[in-house]
Amino acid sequence: MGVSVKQVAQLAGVSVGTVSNVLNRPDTVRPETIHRVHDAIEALGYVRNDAARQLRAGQSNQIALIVLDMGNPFFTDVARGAEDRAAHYGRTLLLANSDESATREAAHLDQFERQRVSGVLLVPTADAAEHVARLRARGVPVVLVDRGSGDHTIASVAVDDVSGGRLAAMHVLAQGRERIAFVGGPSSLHQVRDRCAGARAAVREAGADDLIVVDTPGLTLDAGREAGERLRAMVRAGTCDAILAANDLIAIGLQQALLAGPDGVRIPEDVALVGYDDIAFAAAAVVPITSVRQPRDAIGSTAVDLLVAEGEKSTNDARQHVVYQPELVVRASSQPG
Amino acid sequence: MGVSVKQVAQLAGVSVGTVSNVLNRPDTVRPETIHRVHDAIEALGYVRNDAARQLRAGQSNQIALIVLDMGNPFFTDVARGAEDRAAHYGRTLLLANSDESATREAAHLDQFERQRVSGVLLVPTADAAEHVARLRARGVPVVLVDRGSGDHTIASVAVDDVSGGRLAAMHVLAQGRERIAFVGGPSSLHQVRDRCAGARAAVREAGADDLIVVDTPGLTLDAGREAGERLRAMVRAGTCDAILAANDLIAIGLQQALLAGPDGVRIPEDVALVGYDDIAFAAAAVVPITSVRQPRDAIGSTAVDLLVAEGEKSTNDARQHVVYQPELVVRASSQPG
DNA sequence: CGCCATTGATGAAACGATTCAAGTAGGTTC
DNA sequence: GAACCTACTTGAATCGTTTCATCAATGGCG
Repeated sequence: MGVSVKQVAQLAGVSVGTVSNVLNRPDTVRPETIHRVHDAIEALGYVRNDAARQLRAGQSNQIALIVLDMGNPFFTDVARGAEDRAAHYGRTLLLANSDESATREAAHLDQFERQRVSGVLLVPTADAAEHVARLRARGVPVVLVDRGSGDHTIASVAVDDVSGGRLAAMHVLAQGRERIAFVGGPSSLHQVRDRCAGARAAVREAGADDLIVVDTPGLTLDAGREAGERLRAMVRAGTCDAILAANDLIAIGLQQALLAGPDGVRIPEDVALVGYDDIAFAAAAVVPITSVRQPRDAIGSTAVDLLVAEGEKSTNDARQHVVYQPELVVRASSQPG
Repeated sequence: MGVSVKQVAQLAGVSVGTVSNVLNRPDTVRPETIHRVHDAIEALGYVRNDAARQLRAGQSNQIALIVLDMGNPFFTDVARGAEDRAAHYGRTLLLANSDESATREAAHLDQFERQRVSGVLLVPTADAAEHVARLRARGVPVVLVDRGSGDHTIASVAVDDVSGGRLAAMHVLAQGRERIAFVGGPSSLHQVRDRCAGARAAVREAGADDLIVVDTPGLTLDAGREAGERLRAMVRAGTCDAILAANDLIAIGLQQALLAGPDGVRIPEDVALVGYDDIAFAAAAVVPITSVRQPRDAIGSTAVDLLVAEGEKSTNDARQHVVYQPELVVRASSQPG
């Protein structure tokens, strides 16, 4: 069943070494020989065995990316950026989903380590530190994605989430809104904590009411919808006039719950709504959602760049930390009205 | 850098064969020896090299899944179903995205073939036939996903899209709508063709006006929005009172464009809207969208089941073809009003 | 004509895990 | 005590590719 170089060599009337040369350094082989070998490959339907190649080479040319939620378009966009960039370096991207579970994350990391991937791009769960340390101890390059590492020895690419939270808050404050809620969770996620912290700082500085924090079990549509039920009452009661969501999935869920039913509230008249990530669905909502945009493609591609650079460093060299600044995209959901 | 069985064996004072036995058939090894070997593994931080294992084994335990659009939640849900099922068989799922491009699809297939994956689940592009044939000729099991193969020699799992299109059309016909449009494309995709055919058949049988077909360059939000601009005028002119979208991304884009601006139309009063796939965002739209639900998880998990069964068949055995029936989920966007 | 440089091809060694026939030690039975 | 089991362990062979020192052939040059 398996066609190997040996059979190709035999059919072409050359040695296995020559077949390998044809495949990997054709410039050292006589054109006519190349032709003969290619004919044999064609005739036999030979396909190179990556396992053997990789065994000899010591490591693969694959890069792994583990994200928190494949269902979130934000991460699929990051993945797209990373994949394109990886292809540019002649590498393949392996995509995995941790679903915010440290257990699944660890399982994927183990699998990738056995595969001897040339590096791992990780959007870490809250409890990732230990796994990451173990991985690095074994010499696997790691780049943290969507998270500035406090640890200077780990390369990272992130967006300034504190600044993003601040942007969102300042935008609604500028419209005279003073009863601002922040919705998101779990607070163990750095993204959530930082965005919340930024918003809180802005609110404090403006002297508005304290930030109302609504915790959710995850960053999903459902979680947003559920929180929206509670917040609708507050908006009607006049105790809340602006809502900042930790991401767009939450924001979309919120919007649905806020507008729904006979006691629905108006957006932005009764309450302003600001999301985070600027995924395509945010702009497509019927009340298009103002959102804090992150350079999704750039995050992915830069992560790959850092990883490739990482491969050429020794363990003690300084690591690079790229921090992008987010950008506010204003839409109808918060348009001064 | 690389710790191998050899070093583990040395430290534990046993042979490499014994280390392998500890890893793969612990029941044949004395408990005390097992313990010693595990200690050595721990001490050295040994991680098995999958490339070597796989080289020896002849094939990997990985299953590949290639989807048309990673940005479409429908496919990520299918992937999730497949991944869980694969884990159940002790296999790993490799996820790849063809972006509806036959070229990218072929590149992924080549890569997977070099990796000697144990099988491929493929949501095929329009021009996949040739690549698939080549792959199967080399003995790689293939299961077509989201597409009933006319070819009885290829296993497949699909949803009856003709029936789905019919369901959608009959639903709006039952409300007395008679000027029905179908929006989607490119028509080279079977999903689009079949859904359209089903709708057309239902319209014919009911004696309503001929189905208005609006072609789009892809099944995306943007495409839907663009088509919506055109359709809004028709709705206002009274030449269209129901729209069936080829998938939910299109439907969401449509809804946005239909409702937008001063000359926006009302849903469902002026026009009914029906989507396809029933992704989470469809229910979350502010006018929640009626949609044809496909059993996304089941599609993924069944595909894996078929693939595993495939591995035990000879080339000439009959293939299994699973066809699920879709189900209409009625929401406000088409609620009789 | 003999020597050297160049070009092209060779084949054995290596990568790391698994397998399996063969071996050893210890115990049981008659 | 010889013959036979049982329970473990061993070590060489194997998978398919790449690498590299070595070899053969060719042509140029003095």
